[in-house]
Amino acid sequence: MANKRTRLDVLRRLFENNSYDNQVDILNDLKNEGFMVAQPTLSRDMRQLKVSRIYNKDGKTVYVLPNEKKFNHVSHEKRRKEKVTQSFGFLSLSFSGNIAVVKTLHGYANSLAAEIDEFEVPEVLGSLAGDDTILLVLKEGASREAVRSLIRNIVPGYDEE
Amino acid sequence: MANKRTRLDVLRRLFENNSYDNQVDILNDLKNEGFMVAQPTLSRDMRQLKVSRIYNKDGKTVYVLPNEKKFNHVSHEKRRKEKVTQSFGFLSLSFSGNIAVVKTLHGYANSLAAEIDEFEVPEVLGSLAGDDTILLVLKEGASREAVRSLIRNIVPGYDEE
DNA sequence: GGTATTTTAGGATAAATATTCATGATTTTC
DNA sequence: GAAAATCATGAATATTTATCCTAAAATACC
Repeated sequence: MANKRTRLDVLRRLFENNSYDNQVDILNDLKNEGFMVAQPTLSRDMRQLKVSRIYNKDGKTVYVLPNEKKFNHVSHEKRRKEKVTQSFGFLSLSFSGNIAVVKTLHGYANSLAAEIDEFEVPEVLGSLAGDDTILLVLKEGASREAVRSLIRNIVPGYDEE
Repeated sequence: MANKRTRLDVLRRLFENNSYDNQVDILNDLKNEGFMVAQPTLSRDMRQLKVSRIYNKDGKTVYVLPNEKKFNHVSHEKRRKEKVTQSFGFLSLSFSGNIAVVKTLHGYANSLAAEIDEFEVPEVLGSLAGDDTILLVLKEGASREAVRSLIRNIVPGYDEE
């Protein structure tokens, strides 16, 4: 099966470019994109993507993606911001390929990067810090969990959802 | 039967003060308010009130009234458009793997990067700016078109043959 | 390596919601 | 004031969506 990650990305694109009013239509378009999944899977995907169902001015049902900026993203980072004030300004950790991206409060990236470097974990080949962002280049094959664990060691409470 | 107008008003109040995840619960509360209606009526009322069904951060279903400044992203976009009149020294955009490289005029990288960050598009995990270069780490599976589109929003005329 | 745990997924089905159809109420228009 | 048009509604039902249960695949863990 083509993986779930890309399926969610395709779904996002579909929602951005189309107005659906039921899941079956979405399933068909998914199929055209090469994803043959059953309705329960789509239902779960939509919950995960937090697709909301609204009525437009004509009273027609429409599925729409949440506005990331207003919903989860911001509020999530805000929540963390309140919670973690003394922890080097850490905001979030994410991955792409062999790069880890750490977001921090404005101005905190360098000090947190220094902190990270001090651990000298073998999984992290090197780091590069800007103002509110740190890039960590990971060793090939390094587990992401190792990086999460590293952050956990530095940022109390990280990952304790 | 107490009339429909007041029932809709009561419904509005109920939605403002409670988190429902199905219509039957709402029907019960309506009954407590003195409105004995059947489910089809409620379904129609909700369409008329344009109650939308969203998933909150925990993935729970919630019905919410529109108009609670959650969906008016239009004005926000407008504000942005007005603000962005110059081109932030943008020169070029290219890609390598999951990294996008933006070249700018000397000294412009940071301000353009800040502008990019403000959009908080989910496809861009983070950015790192030097003097005339910005690295964008893209989410795995993110489409390059999404990044081009982002740049298009910031740099007037970019990519418009 | 091998084993445990977690994640992903579909079929069957349950649950939730929307619509159809018929009927009575309300308003409009003459 | 009566006929006509519109609106409001519920019972039955159709449609749509979510969940339960199971299994396979992926991943983490020794």
